[in-house]
Amino acid sequence: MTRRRVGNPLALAVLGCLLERPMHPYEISTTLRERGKEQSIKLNYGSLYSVVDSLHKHGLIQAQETSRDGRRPERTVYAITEAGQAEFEDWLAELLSTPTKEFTSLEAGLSLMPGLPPTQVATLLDTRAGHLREEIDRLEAMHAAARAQGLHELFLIESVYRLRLLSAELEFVADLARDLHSGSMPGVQAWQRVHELRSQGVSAEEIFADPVRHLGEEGRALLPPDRAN
Amino acid sequence: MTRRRVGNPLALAVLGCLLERPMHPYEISTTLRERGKEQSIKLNYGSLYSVVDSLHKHGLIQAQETSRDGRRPERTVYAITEAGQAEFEDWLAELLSTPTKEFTSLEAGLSLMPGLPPTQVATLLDTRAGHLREEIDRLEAMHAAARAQGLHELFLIESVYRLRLLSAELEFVADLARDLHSGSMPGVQAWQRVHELRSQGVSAEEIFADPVRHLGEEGRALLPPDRAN
DNA sequence: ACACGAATACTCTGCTTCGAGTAATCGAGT
DNA sequence: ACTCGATTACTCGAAGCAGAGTATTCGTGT
Repeated sequence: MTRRRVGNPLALAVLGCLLERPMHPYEISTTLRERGKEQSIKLNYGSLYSVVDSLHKHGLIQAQETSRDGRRPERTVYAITEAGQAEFEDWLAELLSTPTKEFTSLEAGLSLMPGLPPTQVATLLDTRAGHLREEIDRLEAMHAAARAQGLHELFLIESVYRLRLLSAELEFVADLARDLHSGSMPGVQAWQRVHELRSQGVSAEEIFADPVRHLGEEGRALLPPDRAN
Repeated sequence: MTRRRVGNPLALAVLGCLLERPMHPYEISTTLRERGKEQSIKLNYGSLYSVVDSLHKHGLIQAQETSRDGRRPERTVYAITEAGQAEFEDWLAELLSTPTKEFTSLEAGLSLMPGLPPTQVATLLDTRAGHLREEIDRLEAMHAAARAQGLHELFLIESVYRLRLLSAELEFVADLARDLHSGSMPGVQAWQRVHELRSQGVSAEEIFADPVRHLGEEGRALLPPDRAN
């Protein structure tokens, strides 16, 4: 598979617009904005113009006319090419059919969470849960309003998807916060203890050199597998 | 709030490593890899070294010693500074407590999905559902193996989170595929019709100029709100 | 004894991305 | 008539990021 010539999903949105009719870049940006696509696809001017250049360079779109109105900056109108149509269909199909690993910031945070004491993490997650509830309420209100206007589900589909993900995240975060607060989760005691020792000036190296001595039996889990007798 | 001096989450992972003890960049990379952090935080050499430079420039880490072994490239060992520790804690707290909008590729795909005919989209989503099931099975098997080794939940937490998100995605995708296949969803008929007309050479502009004529009553939903009598 | 692949430890270059900046015109009010 | 903010339409430069490339040494087998 030849790697996609232009990588930014914004390029796909550009092709999608030009499928309807030729436009100039600024018009594309306002069209995407009007239709609420900027909720789903990151749009900023810098990227837009460089993405358009790149599509042009690769023959996926072609310049139709450049006109200038008075002394205003000139506008170049682009049309999609056949290659561009093929690319659009192929790319969109791939996007829909093939999951790709995406790195979320919560996943990053979770993987480094031992860097803060468990009680603090629990509180931070409570805060997050609150934010998530607000966002979920906002989206649900929006959907209710849209449906009341007679707009059907299909036009909200990206947003419905987002709502599902947010709900899953909320459930996970609330559960984890609860388990951390209760202190009943295996390993949390040792984790807490590490932070107490460190705040007393014991270095991380020292603790990990002999975790069982510093942390008790729970520390055994911190030993590398080959030393875990 | 002064925007974060270094943005890449990899920088946070670097600070997290140096919190334990001073290391040189390559050692940081292998440490992260060993601990499976590269599953949660994108790691590549180019970024690593530029991120380390940037942390250094901003006084969050400091060079301790540069040694060269024979004729090998010299290694610079870095230690975290107090500013770096503060940044680590603050940043990690923010990551855990504050959801940020993230643009996923499926969301992009969904928002442009009218660009393909509904039956094709349904099939593509079936394919995605298959991939998702495989990935979910892989993760579940991994978790079972890890638990059998006596490793507790906390060490798998990022992965448990991922599993929850994947399950939510699968549920959504499978539901949507079903609804599209059945053709019972409001709007799908019109969507299908648009693609039939277009394959007969009718332009998108023409269809959208008078959707009710081309698509029947279902087309009314495509009119801009001000013209929707 | 030495050959060859894996591991060590970066460096370099070119593309992308971001966000601020620019500069003209339009429209609504005073 | 004029001013002031919004809209139109890009441009620019600095920074970030990806990934291939490079050079050395270690280890393992034959």
